[in-house]
Amino acid sequence: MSPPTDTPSADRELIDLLHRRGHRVTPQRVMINRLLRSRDTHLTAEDVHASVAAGLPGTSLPTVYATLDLFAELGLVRRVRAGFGPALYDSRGTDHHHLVCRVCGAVRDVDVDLDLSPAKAAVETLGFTAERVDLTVDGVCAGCRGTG
Amino acid sequence: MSPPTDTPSADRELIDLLHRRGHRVTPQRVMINRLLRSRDTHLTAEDVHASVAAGLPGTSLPTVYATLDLFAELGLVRRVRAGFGPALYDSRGTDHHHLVCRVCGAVRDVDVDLDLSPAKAAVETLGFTAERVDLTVDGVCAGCRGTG
DNA sequence: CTGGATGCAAACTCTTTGCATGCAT
DNA sequence: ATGCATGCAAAGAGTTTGCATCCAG
Repeated sequence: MSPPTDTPSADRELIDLLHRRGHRVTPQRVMINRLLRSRDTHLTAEDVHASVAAGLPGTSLPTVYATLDLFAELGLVRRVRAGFGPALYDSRGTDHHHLVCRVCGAVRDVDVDLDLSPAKAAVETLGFTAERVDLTVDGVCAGCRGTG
Repeated sequence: MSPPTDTPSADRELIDLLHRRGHRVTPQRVMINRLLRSRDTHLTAEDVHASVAAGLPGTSLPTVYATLDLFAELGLVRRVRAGFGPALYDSRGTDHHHLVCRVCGAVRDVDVDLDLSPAKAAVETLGFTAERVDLTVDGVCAGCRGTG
């Protein structure tokens, strides 16, 4: 049960990035970064808080939010508002899209390869600078299918 | 300044639909439907409440939410969670996508034609029943471009 | 040392719920 | 008459803010 990510290198990358951007390196930031790198699921701020507070007692929820905001700004995570409920934080690897069950709220990744450049192009025509394209498919998952 | 929509026919369609689905026809529902049909922008529940309460005093915000939920279920509106802030209700005409400025939060429509069937297909492979595909482009609008 | 980062509590926004009343059917 | 829909108030979930303290640089 060793962590699936190379912790030291994840730490190093974070530390360099923080220094480069003039931010401080704090235990909370390091721990949150490790957690994000070690899971490939989407996490809520609550999830992050619960996991991090276990190893770093006294870590507060507001700090988790602040850190996740910072990480989003640094491009380390994507904040995804899928369906109802809390926002999800996605430690972004490759670009992928999301699948949301409107019954149980479950969120899954979709790895289909779509050409979204027409959308970006159309958007730039409007004087808009496109930074990110999110595709969300809403529907009903297999498990909730029979439930009604 | 006559309303851009044919009010009587919008009323009729709503009334038929409500009856067909076993729902009651109430003044609130009729008014909210008219409002949605007469505007082509995205409205928040607050917006709807303010406009409807003007013509139908005493209409409450919870009723607006309940009505918008019902309309969403009936396919009359799409609820769009774009960026931060309150949900937007989109009186759906043709399928289109959304553009969100992360600075000012403005939401615009994008009418680009994309082939999203690969996404739907991929999703069905996972046992998921796709009901709707939302594409959101995040970025910075022309107005906020210089601001920083 | 100095100011950015944190913890705690409290505020805030948006949305939903409970319950008595009212009106569409 | 029957019970779905409503209004009001109050609760609830998720997130943000204010301020004193703390620690990374």
